[in-house]
Amino acid sequence: MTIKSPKAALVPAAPHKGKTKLHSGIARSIGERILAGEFSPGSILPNEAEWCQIYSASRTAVREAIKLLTAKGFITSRAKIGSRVEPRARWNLLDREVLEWHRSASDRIAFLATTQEARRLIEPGIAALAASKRSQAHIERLVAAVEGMRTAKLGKPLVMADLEFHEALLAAAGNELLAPFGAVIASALFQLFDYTTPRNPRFPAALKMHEDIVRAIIAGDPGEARKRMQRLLEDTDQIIHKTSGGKH
Amino acid sequence: MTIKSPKAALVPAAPHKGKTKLHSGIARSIGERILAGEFSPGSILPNEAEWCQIYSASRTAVREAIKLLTAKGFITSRAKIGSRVEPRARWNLLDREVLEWHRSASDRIAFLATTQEARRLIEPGIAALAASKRSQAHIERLVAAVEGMRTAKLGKPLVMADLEFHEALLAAAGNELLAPFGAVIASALFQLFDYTTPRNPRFPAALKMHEDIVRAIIAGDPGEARKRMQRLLEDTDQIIHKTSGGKH
DNA sequence: GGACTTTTAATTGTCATACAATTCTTGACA
DNA sequence: TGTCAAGAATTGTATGACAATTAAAAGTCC
Repeated sequence: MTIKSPKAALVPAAPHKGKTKLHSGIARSIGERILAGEFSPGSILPNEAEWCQIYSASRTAVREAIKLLTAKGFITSRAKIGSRVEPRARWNLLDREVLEWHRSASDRIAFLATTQEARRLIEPGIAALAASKRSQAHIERLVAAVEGMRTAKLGKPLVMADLEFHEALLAAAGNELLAPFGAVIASALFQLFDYTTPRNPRFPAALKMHEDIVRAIIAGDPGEARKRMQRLLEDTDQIIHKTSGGKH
Repeated sequence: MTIKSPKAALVPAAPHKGKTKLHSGIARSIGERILAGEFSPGSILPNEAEWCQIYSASRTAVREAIKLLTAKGFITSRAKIGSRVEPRARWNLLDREVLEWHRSASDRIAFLATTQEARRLIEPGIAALAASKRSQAHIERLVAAVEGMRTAKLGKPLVMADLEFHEALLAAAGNELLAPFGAVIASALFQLFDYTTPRNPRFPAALKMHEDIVRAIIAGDPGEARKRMQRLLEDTDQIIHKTSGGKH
């Protein structure tokens, strides 16, 4: 049974700003449409020739877009069949680009809640791992990151410093399979930025919590590091809940 | 400073079994060489024309391979520059294909240790989440999965049933950002298979531990579910340590 | 001589066309 | 009815050409 997608909207999604390569723009458009549910897992996408018409592009560009989506686990292609959407469990949702598409194609509040839930699940363990390994170079990077947060201007510089802290922590955990979560953390911090600007009255408290985590890691106390990270994340979530409803 | 890779080995890596598409074979070969450290982050890869010679393939196939690697976060391409290897933190190591390459290109014992560490970090939290959400459909899938394990023949069928259990658990956690970890679990179970075959005397105990997890989830007890999962993973790791040295 | 601008050249990005390989569908045939 | 062969639709690969990008080199002016 070939579930042919009905009337595969002959109109490309709204073009995006910036000068991206043609094929990645096409990939993004198709990816967002899949994420939005326009094409369900198991269904067959339009074939290459149709995509060429839809996006007024050459087969080369369309094929590269499809290859990109294939590499991210969204679809598989077979001769004579076409491209079929893979089950959601196969999608590489931790991919940076995919997270970006996802954020564009989802309800912002719900998506932020999902990312924060993932962080609560993983980052305390990350902190504990970092405390148990405690390599010198990584600790120095963490200390520098906290110092960077202290001296950063409010606004985007602070967000970047915060991100550097969490990425340093991820590196300190010393398990490269966890690295892809950096993209989730980055996504979460950028989203949280919308809630904490233009001013962040909680800043001194937040800074201290970051310091506490580093202290626990230096002390080599995994349990304490885990607990401190849990506290930080809970505090962050409170900001969301208080500000919620104030979506811009 | 353009770090041109020296004498980029004009010989393709050993071809792999099975009839894969040409471009994905090339992607795999280049990907493994990057994972193996032959091309370091920051360095410039050979250009498309050179790859064409190296693999005796057309530019079309080579470009699709490069697009694939780009989509997985390994490289970026810019005109006049070429393709540069991205920092390791950008690599999508949770991707199914990449895990496969990784396993081929790494020390097996070390790689298994890394995957198990990641599992210990994440799966207890997964179990806890599943217990806190506890949706009917997911519980039924879990129960069926345990039943599948009970009735499966030893060997590969049991591995598949085990995998289904952990995938069901992942689904029950109800956070799609965690889905990519299914690939890590799958990779770990297939590797563990090498240690537990041809017979698994621990099987009855392992089955009970899986049941205990489901029971805790049905009871809606996140703490208990987490603890039971921790126990299961610890037990698994003991198998490794006892059998270690017995790599086939 | 030094800072700025223009030209050049190397590389990837896109297009167009043709053919090969795969595999579903259909029809012939026993 | 079941099996096998021919056909057709779709993706995979090859080839050649040109456009776009941009680092590097060559001029140019002060």
